[in-house]
Amino acid sequence: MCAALKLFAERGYAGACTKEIAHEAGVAEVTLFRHFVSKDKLLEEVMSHFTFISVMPQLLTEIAALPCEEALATLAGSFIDHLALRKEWVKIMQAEMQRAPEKLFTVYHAFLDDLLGGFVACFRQLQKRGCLGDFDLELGARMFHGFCFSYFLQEEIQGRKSYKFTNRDLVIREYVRIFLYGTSNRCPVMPSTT
Amino acid sequence: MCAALKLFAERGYAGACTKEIAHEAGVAEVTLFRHFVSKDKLLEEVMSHFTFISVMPQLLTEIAALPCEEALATLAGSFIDHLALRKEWVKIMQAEMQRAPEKLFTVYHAFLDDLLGGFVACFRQLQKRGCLGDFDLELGARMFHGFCFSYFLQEEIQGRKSYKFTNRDLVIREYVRIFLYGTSNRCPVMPSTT
DNA sequence: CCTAGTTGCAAGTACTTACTTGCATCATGA
DNA sequence: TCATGATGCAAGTAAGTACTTGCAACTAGG
Repeated sequence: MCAALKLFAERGYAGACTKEIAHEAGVAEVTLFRHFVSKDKLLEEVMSHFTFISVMPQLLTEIAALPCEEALATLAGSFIDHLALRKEWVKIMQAEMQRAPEKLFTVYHAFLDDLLGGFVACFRQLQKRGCLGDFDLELGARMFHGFCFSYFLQEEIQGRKSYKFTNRDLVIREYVRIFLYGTSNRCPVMPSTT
Repeated sequence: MCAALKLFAERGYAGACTKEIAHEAGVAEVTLFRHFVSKDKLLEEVMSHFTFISVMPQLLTEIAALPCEEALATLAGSFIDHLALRKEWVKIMQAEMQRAPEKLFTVYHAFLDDLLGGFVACFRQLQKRGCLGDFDLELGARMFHGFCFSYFLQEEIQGRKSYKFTNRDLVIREYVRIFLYGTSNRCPVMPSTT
């Protein structure tokens, strides 16, 4: 299944052939077909086997003691780490979600729902502690997810190298700061005031 | 070339076959090979034919007269519109960038560089007018690009439907507001002050 | 030792794929 | 009118694809 994950990610579902997957796994092609009836089933099994498990509950307790900015930075960092560990899974999802059986589609959307729900829960916790402004949590979660995911995409998948700042923590820290300031409703809109 | 663009986007490079592309275009398969020597060359030609052209210069003049928040919202909106118009191109890029000839890779990165440069120029213009805070412009551009692109991905490509807010302008407006507040360095960090 | 289950090997099937070739058809422009 | 170039059709090639089958070798448990 690791071999399949790797090759599906590298060449796409249509581009990866069963012969090569079997070779990568160090078994005969026929063995592969005896275990996973067909290539389709193989993809399905691989993608559900390596599915994300929700780390949100654990994260919520983890950040409970941290100051707000640290908490958000930890949240973003953990999310990106998590994605990076499941790089291949994400890659396959991105590429095959729409042409593959609807199963993948729903799996991915369930994952996203869970994730955004977790972000919202995090924000709510911080709001209760009084260190996060009053804003629409769903919209905030979408934006938060947006710049984190996009950062991951560029760094881990598209291999962008031409940036001034390459230190991940620094970049995340800055994003989080902007997000935190931006959602704090005590900010004046225009610098003209005062 | 439109037919090829469409089918490559729908089924991926490996998944789209020349026979079908020709049929979609309403010509014989042999005609296709007489025009574009091989399938590889066809992909290359398609991707360079539909390349983005930089709209930044035009945008810069367009937003010159707008108040800051409007300007950023227009910038984000135009960017997302632009992506939506080239949906298929982006899809193919995302999927094929890494396995396709290095040409695609460099084309895409050049596009990103140009885009981020445009964002930076926009921000600088707004800074000169004194309505945008003092922050690292490259980092800001990366973040701005991040949440815009991610919004586009989810709306146009992944087909997310389960959100509370579906009005694009409203969402963008909120993102932009958070970004604008967040980068305004006159904001107090913690609500505790004052 | 014997049986059952797992694996590999070799060969093969039926189909698809990118790409080619030869020939006939047709429109255009000189 | 004639030549040129683009097109379609039909057939074919060579390779690759997912997937199957039969048989022999091996391993592990009773």
